[in-house]
Amino acid sequence: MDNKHSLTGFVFNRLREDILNGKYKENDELKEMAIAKELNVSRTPVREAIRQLEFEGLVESIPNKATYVIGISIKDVKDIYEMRASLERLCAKKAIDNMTDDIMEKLEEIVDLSMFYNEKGKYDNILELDNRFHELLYEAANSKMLRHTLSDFHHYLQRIRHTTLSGETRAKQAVCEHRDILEAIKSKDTDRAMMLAEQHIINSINNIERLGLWTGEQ
Amino acid sequence: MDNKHSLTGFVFNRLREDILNGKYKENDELKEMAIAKELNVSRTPVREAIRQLEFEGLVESIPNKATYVIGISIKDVKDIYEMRASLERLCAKKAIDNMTDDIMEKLEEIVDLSMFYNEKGKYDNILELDNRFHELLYEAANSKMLRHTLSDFHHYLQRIRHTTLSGETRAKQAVCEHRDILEAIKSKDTDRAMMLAEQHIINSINNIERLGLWTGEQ
DNA sequence: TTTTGTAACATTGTATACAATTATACGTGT
DNA sequence: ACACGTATAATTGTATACAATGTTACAAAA
Repeated sequence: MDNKHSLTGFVFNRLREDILNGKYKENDELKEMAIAKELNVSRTPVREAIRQLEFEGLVESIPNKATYVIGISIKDVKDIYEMRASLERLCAKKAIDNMTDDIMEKLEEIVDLSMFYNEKGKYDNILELDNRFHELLYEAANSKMLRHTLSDFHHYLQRIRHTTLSGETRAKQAVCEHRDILEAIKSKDTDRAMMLAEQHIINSINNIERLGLWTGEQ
Repeated sequence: MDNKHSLTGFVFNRLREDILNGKYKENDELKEMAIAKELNVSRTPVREAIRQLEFEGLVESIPNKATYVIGISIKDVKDIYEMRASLERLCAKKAIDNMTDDIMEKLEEIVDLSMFYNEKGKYDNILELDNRFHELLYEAANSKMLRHTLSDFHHYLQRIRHTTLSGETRAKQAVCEHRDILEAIKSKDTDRAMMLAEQHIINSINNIERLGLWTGEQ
């Protein structure tokens, strides 16, 4: 997804950013020529980028007419979190079934490091480690499709996660939850691991909701 | 997704079909010009279609070089079924929380009709009703994102589902499971509905596996 | 005033032309 | 025979030109 076809990727990332950031709001009309001029490219890469955004569901194209921003509402974000919670639950189970020594070592290392940074208050590092913890779980689950889907969700949610995980209390709690999940996986307690993994994400939702980060919007 | 931008949609559907059908096999190289000639279009719609396939994960493009078919392995299909099981579980819960009288009526109608066709042995109708039953559950869940994701999965799986559901025993069993799920939803027994919805999909996997439909492939 | 038809314009859809990059073939030197 | 470099071809990336479709403005008729 990362800037592969140079201009198409560039335009895609830029448009996606602008939609998620709210520069283009719901029902806004995306005109190929205007975007092409703004980004100093031709219509071709713009069209290709729009086709991808359409596929992702961020815009809707009406043939021969225009393409409109669908956008992503607060409710959508919550819904994605819910889906992610369900899939992380599945992921925990599959991680137990397919765990390798190598990945288990890395996971333990990450949790240890997280606890360390946690005490030092280095929350930037914790966000990075949080990402790696989950990515490793996806890898452990050994399912390309699961990984693909969860990564998609991740992209949607990253922006919000940054603002939330930087909250001290949530970071501390998240790290502990990672530790507990890993513990359950290590002892092959599938039910517990599933429950904890699901709850871990639900707690994120609740945390965001409690902070009122998205009250009043949309 | 259905043939919107006329040529791009046409090429997209055709390529997707050909990949899923096995005309293009794993690691095959897709050349834009060859495809364009074969389908009597220019490279532009071909490129747009390829960008979408890439996004969907069916092909991988290496810039300035070529795009290769990733394809979908038997393991991928199983993995998607697992994910679908998890999300149908979530869907059942959300359906209970957001059910409307209107949708509940339609669901009951579908189950009744299914039972009827089941006795008559009209399995084509049952496949159609099976689709509508699940689509209605997605609608009841009232989550655009969930619906979008489950529909994506559905597309991947539709080909296999056709061969499986046409088996008499599985059709009969599936209809009964739909009835039980609906029962649980109606009585707002969330845990039971979730369990049944998840198990319903897992049973599909097991059924396919038992039939040996994909032994020996890939 | 409202409606309707038409012409000009704007926008998207498609094809083609050109640029950039990569693969291939071939010849040369060792 | 083998390695290497260069030229040629093949393929993708991008821009532009043209066609098809839809929108808008405005005038004429009811």
